[in-house]
Amino acid sequence: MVRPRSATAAAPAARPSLVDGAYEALKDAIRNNIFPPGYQGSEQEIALQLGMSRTPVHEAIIRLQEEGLVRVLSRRGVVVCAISPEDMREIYEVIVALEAAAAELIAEKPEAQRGLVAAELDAVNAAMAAALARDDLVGWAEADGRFHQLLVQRSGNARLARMFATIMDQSHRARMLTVRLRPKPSLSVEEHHGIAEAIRCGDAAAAHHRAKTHRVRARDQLLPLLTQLGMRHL
Amino acid sequence: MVRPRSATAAAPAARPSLVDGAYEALKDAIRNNIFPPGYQGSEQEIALQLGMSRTPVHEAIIRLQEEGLVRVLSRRGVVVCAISPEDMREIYEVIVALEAAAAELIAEKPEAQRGLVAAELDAVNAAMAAALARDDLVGWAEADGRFHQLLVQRSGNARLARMFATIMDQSHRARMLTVRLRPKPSLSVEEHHGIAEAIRCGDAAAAHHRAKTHRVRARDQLLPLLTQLGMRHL
DNA sequence: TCACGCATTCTTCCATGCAAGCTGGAGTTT
DNA sequence: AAACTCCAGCTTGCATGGAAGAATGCGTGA
Repeated sequence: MVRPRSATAAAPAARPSLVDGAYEALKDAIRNNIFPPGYQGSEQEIALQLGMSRTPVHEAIIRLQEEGLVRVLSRRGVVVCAISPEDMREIYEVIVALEAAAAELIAEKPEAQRGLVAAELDAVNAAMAAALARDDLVGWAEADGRFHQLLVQRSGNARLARMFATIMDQSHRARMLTVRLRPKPSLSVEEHHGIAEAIRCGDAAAAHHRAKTHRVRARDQLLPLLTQLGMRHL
Repeated sequence: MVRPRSATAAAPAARPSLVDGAYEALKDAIRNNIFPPGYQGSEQEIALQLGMSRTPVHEAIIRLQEEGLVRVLSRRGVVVCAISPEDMREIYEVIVALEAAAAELIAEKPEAQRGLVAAELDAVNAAMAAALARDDLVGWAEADGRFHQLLVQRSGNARLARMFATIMDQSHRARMLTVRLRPKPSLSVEEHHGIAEAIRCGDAAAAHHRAKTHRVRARDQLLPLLTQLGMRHL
């Protein structure tokens, strides 16, 4: 039955389903290390824990597998993916590419829009600086995350933003693990400001370059920590 | 039950399942316009056509929805996503970002690896030039696709390659539609060679720039064609 | 003591049944 | 004639049962 429809129209506020609930709950459990990497469980067991039948759990796990968070071994259970330093290298390469592109895209927008976004970024950056000033590392990490999320969300590219969110989900555990270990990220405030400033000026090349070098520096701080922390543990 | 396992180990050659079959069949049908954009059907109907029950079809559709090829409207059927020029802009922005990053990554590898990849790229490029010389547009498109696929696959980043494949799946129909309409892509051979050359020399910045401008040029040829062809039809 | 074979058990995979929701049209009213 | 209500049919959401495969542990043999 062919009946054309507007397929690009916005979703009509999908009602919550058990699948969505299971998906969110599982993702949260993985992000917060309630299901640590390497954890292996059965759908039945998870379904029981969530108070639903196996079906919605199974479908949620398909989505999580598609995003690279878990892997289902045929007839042997589902296992939470571990992240090796090698994985982390891949993840950072993708982050660098997407975020630099996002910064560039924003810098190419008309001045009015650029200025608005730059102001938003500066505001988040100020909150980050404040958290850093009072040695609130968790607050810093939260504001830092908001800054980078804002950067890709204001790029005007929903696909790019979605891909970014997916890859950030994959790396969330590693970031949380190392946030207390690495040296105080005092340079980040400055670098963020540089990105916002390049955007304000409409200098796309500079925005790209600064976003890139900022992430590369962060990666170069984080990767050695992970390697010396034990190869494949997170 | 917590029983740690090697979660990063390679997949043990998963046996084909009905879900995989349905997934591939549906993706193929969408790519080849057997299910045109806007097509709306029921899972039951598709299941009957594929000779299986609704369950594997339902799960395959979840995967396709995750990749942005279809959208399931709750209790109203599943509809094949149309691609607007606006979508195409987003898609090309992502392609540019990923492919430029891939070229850059390859150019940063040791000389031996770089040379090998450059040779592979040149070989595909030669095939492309040959197809162009005999006015074989379909052959050209096929070789062109291989070139770009090779570029991201040799980046050494599986996540990047997977994201690229996903976004290329989304844009496949539009490319096939316009391949006969746009002017003869004679510049592409030259530009591909430039990319391979920059990789051979290990000039990461040049590789990035050339890969980027190549795709931007292609986009600037394609987008106007799509807009004048009718807004939301593909 | 060690190795091998077998059966039990646990797991996903897939089919199917039931329920709830959306759509479209018939029938009625104004 | 227009609009409104209600019902029938079709759709997915979810639960559950049966089947097949994989791993584990036990028993048996040397």
